[in-house]
Amino acid sequence: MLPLQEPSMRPITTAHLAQTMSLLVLSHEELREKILEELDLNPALELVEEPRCPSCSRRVMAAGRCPACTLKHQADDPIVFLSTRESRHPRTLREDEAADRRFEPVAPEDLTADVLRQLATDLKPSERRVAAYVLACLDEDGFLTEPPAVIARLTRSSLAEVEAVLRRVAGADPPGLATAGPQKALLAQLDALKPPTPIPLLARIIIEDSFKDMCEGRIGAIARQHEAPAAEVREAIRFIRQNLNPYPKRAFYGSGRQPSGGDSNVYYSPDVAINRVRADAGEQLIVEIFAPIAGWLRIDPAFQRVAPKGGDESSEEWSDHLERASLFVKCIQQRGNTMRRMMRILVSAQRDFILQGNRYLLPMTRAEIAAKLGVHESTVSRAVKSKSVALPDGRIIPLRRFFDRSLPVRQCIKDIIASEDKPLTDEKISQILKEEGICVARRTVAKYRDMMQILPSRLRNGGKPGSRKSSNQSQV
DNA sequence: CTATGGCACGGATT
DNA sequence: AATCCGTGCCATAG
Repeated sequence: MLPLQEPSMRPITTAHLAQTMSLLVLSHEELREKILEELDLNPALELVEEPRCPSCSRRVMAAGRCPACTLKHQADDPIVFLSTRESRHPRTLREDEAADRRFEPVAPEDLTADVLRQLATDLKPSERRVAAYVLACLDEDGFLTEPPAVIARLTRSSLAEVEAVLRRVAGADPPGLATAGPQKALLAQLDALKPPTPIPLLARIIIEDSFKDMCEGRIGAIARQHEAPAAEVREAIRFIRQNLNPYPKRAFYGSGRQPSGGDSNVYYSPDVAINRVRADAGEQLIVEIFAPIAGWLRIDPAFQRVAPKGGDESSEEWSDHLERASLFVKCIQQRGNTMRRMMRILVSAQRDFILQGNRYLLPMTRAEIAAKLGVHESTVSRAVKSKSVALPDGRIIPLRRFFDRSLPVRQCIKDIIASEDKPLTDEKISQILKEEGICVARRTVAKYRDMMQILPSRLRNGGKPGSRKSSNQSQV
């Protein structure tokens, strides 16, 4: 398929290895940046239009044949690999069934324009300038990075004016934007809630006076401080968790962990997409690995031809460029190769998970995959990190998820709870799971339940609980 | 007294 | 070596 080894150059150098590693960690979007950068500063590197498919010659391809011919050619292979140019569609992000408006991610570059559009009619031209400035200096969680006084000076407006704008921005959608921190964000969101929503009286008081206690779940302390029954406090906190989001710009979904940043949990365009051909049993899976960039990267033949002519320093510089370019191309090919070999193992091992959902995820470790692949386990670790994959049902999940041992158990718990008549205690759930052959301690059931934002049995009602999604616990 | 959540420890994974 | 995860123990709410 691909010309994997250029016979001309020496096989593998340490620099080669080091660079392959550093490329492997990148998602295809990050790699794209990297390639563009490299193209820019290395004249020996060239990006050419993709060749045409040898069979149908009409459609361009990224590697080998065009997608249609690849499919035809490999009709009997259970797993077909395609390498297409770029993900064609930003899929709807749908980690869980109910896509709650609040949790839809807003693409960062759209956010500013979107908010400005909402506010356009309400703001005077001078205020719009301030608003634009404010939106430009938000951090990744949507919090204000500059104190209002500084903004006032920089935009040459009064403090009062800036504060008025800030209030407007905080009331826009997504609410709580441009506040000073999680606490203020929650308060702003409370103000922004539409009238029909009943707000527990305690909610505001708790956020204002007992924010820290609330974050740490110290219900007792809060109840004592405000002389309120603990049940009411619980209820208020439940309300807060369900309706408010401490990080206005960060879209939560799934089992959010990673309290402080880390790698983001939200993916707009996946690195890999897995699709089914038909819905039969024994169907083919199409695995598409998205290429970071359209076209083929290669060494500019013209550059190569002219290179050896000059005798002195300039020729050294040229050969340096040439070497660097060929290294880069090789590394990219190797990255793709590793990704493809790894995905083949992953997909064939986790076929049921991919087609039938969380419950069928089999336990795997990175070390096992590394052994099958014949690479070091840290290589697999890198390849898995910061990649995402789109499943046939449209969910985009982190590749990490393939190694999540507790996912099937969590799914079982969810199912058990969904089909219960009257609320089951954690202990009981633990027993049911044991009968199904899954051994987990009662304490663990509680932890999983909490992870999935499911209330304890006492606070659950029998029958059909409505859609129940909530923001993550606020951690600080 | 029972159910639950916090804390912390040990073993596995990265 | 650093981190993550499941679990046991204990305090506390109901």
